[in-house]
Amino acid sequence: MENPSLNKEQKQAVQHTKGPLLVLAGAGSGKTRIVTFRIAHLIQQGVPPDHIVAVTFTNKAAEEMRNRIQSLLRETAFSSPLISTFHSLGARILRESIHHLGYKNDFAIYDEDDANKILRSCLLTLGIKGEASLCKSMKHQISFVKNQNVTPSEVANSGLSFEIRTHFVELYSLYQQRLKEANALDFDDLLFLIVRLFEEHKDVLEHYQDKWDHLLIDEYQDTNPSQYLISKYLSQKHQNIFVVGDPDQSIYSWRGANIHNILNFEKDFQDAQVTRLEQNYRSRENILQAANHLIQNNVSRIEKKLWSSRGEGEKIVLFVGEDDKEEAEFVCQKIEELIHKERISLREIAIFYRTNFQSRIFEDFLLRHRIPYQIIGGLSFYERKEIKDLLSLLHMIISDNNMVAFSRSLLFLKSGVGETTMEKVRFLAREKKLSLFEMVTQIVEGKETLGRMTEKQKTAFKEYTDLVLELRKINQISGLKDLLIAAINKSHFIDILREDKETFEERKGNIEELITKAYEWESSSTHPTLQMFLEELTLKNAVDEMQEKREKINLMTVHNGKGLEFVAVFLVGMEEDLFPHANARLDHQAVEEERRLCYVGMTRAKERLYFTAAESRFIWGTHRTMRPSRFLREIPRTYITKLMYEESY
DNA sequence: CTGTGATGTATTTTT
DNA sequence: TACATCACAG
Repeated sequence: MENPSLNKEQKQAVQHTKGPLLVLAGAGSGKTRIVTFRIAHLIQQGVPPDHIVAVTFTNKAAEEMRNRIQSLLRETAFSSPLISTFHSLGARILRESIHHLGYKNDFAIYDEDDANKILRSCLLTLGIKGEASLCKSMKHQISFVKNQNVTPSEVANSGLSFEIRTHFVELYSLYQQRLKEANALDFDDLLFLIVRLFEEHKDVLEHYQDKWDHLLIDEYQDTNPSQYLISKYLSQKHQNIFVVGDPDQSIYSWRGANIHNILNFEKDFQDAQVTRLEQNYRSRENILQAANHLIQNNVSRIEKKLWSSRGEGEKIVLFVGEDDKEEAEFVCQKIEELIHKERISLREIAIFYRTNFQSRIFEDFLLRHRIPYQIIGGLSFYERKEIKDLLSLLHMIISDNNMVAFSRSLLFLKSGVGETTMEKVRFLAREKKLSLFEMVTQIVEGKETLGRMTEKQKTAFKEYTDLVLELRKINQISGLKDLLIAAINKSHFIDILREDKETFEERKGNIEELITKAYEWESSSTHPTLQMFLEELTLKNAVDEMQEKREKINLMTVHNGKGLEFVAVFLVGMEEDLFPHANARLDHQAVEEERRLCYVGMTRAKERLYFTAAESRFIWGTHRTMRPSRFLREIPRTYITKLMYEESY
């Protein structure tokens, strides 16, 4: 192991081996480093690597950690410890053990989009008109209760008003039932069902407790109740739980994260030790102190004083443009200056915004200035229509009853079967207790019928089943890449894409990229199966896709910036109702979370930090007058230089 | 069943 | 603005 220059507190954390430990790690205090060093230390102490599980927030962080450990322990041959996100860990456990809960092990995982389709069908069945906003808010509520580990029957017994209760329970249980029917899990199920599994099957829990007797969790401040319970159950027997986090960086309460998980750690785990890391190795003193002052405006927090040994550095620059165009122009000019005068490389620069829609204007201006950029997040590659269409066909290879994949594939093939016919198939299949694919097969064989059917529909079904069966055969004998190519050819996918001339080239390019990705995945994986490929695609998020090698500046939401660092950071749109967001206006707790978010954004910067705002902004098709964000006022002027429009050129 | 145009509503944040 | 959904015609 390389000789690490760790400070006293870091050493303490790394060398701790038995029992629960909480590391309160401030921004830039070497959090990830501690986790990796500790894993390496454990292995050197003789803990078998396959007894260790480390949980990170994103797949990207997991991969990074894996690489670091790899290089730390280069000399010694060892199998690698399991490092994954809670959701991936959930998927892994459930693939092995979900049959205890009456589900099938070859389940599919539905992303947000797929799950919404199921929910919409439920709303329709219950005779509620499918307003998009209602569907969205119901999805959010279901997600919320699932993350609190509340089952439909428990909602029924809750103190909610009778009307809400019955309607909500009905929807919630129908939704769960439909998912199960389709042999699919949504994101929340990956945690929710683990909790159920552990609570209802002690022997299964014990199996995993014995298998993994050292548990490490990063970003503990952002765990939700399900994740909390999973951690608690897994570590109950051996008590070797090591958590790292920073309450000031808790930014996911809207997703059910509960800050009390970290605040109550000492109560939850007997004899827990606590170590605080307060030295920041990332940012200049100026940036760090400004961030410290900002976060002190939060009432509910544990006092913590971060300090930096990196010297004072430049002042933070504030620029307020007349409108959003001027703001974007300023950012581009500054970026050019940073590149040419300061020799800062493109990949070391980031633009952070509060909401995704703000990226558009920066794209425009960066393009005009010929500054290469990449957007992290937003609509990810795998959420694109053409990709999801093609993948839905692959899903039918491994699943007979995946409702979303079934309807998606039939629709994009434009076979002549539409929503109405499909609804009939679904209905009849449910009645006859057949899977969707079996149902269609029966229809093709003439054993069942949907009442009066046109010739066109009959041939459509025949062609569809032939296509799927043929692809299933191909899947038996060839690799992923060839399977993909076969699926594209046999479904005349390119011809379908060609119908929309506007988007054809781009979409064709994306399909080609998918083939490349499949090929790369296939060659780097030990036992590549179609199921694993599809699973990884769903669980992989946009940040995971970021390739740091690229010489491009990075655009992302502040949320996506968590865990990253850049030499120069632009925090744009620093205006009331944008940051803090309008929806937080009336809620003190929510404003505090916005402030933490701003704190996270600021502390990503190593050398340079820029705040920008606009006096007027083009939003929802009209010009709106904006006021500067309160966060700007909360930072003492000594840390900030305000640039005027004229001065900035 | 599919394609067209009208109409209305939306932008937090994501595994 | 711009995208998604809906009504209606073919």
